[in-house]
Amino acid sequence: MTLKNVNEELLFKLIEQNLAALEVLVGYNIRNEIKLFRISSDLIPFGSSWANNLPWPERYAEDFKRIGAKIRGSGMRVSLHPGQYTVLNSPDDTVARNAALDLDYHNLILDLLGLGQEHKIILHLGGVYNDKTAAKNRFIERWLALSPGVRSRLVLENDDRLFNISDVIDVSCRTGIPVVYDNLHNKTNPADPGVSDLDWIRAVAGTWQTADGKPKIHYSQQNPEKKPGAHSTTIYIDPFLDFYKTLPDVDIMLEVKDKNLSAVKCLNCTSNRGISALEAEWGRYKYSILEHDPAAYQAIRTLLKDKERYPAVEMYRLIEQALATRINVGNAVNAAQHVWGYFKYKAEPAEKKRWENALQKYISGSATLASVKNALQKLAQKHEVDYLNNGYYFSL
DNA sequence: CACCGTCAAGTCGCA
DNA sequence: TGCGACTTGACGGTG
Repeated sequence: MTLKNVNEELLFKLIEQNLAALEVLVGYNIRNEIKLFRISSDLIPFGSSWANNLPWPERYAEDFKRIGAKIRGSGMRVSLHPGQYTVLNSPDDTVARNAALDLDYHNLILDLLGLGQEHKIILHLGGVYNDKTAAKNRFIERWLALSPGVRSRLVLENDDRLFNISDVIDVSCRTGIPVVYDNLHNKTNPADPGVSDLDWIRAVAGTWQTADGKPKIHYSQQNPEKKPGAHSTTIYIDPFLDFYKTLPDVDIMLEVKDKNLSAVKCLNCTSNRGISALEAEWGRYKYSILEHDPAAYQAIRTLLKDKERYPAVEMYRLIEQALATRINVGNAVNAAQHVWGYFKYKAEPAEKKRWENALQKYISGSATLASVKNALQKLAQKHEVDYLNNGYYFSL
């Protein structure tokens, strides 16, 4: 929906879909023991804009309550991150007022969910406007005028080009606002190249009071193929563990393109969740691994045979290595045929014919692998093959 | 089906 | 002075 086609009916429909999706996500997190979750600011379309003046807080109060109870009941901690366009310290009063309204909207979501002040709203300091000192002072003035609810939940994060971690700590010292340290932002916008991640994390841990909950950090890795500051597709396990093993007790939010996949990976590698957890994870990755690298596929199968061990890190190393290997036609066809095995006896003659055509066209170079996988995904959805639908073969 | 532009927000920096 | 980049994911149009 855009500003041009805003209408009541569509707004209500989208809000209902988004709340239903949020509830599914929360359920996924509970099943996977993911205890930290960022709720999308887009949960309510135009949530803080004049374009949406519907009584959604009242109308969906029960849904919020129910979802919030699941969050609280599972010990999950959520956060909201207003976008880079929410600029509280703008010299333009309209911009600043819109920012305050946007913070109110984010705070309202947490209130409706019935969550406490350890569930945070994460913000950057804003713009510099050629005078960093004045810009910081203006942030503090505006912060003082925010509602007590917003202020109790607001935390500040160092950004990737304007306000570094020293700037943020400075403002924190003058306001008491807790600080989230972002390691990748500190790489592209360092306050002091001589100070390590760990030193900064120790420095900001003290900005969190008991009521704010455990200190929280953002962790991400550089995408080697993209510009400095761009997030990696996945969290590579070895550098993560090198970082993790030095840390004090903090909550770690991953910023990464593959989202839950990396969250589950890091959880599986930092505590023993039992060999069955690894087997379940392997089931989700296996056909992707097979199409990239059959040798890695065999190696992981062998690795998981010993039920006394918990070889999580070794498994993910092999997965990362395999996914970095280029797919060739032979391996892709082999993996696709494995998946086709699920439908061999279920498919109708027309479906079988379509599959055979898609595969032949791919082999002869006149169609993409995506079209082959698409045909398989349609079958998996139609026949409700959970094992495939919950796996990553169609999305990696 | 791949690719690109658009939308929304606000600021910065380069031409 | 003006415009592209930054960010996000969905969606629409083109080839």
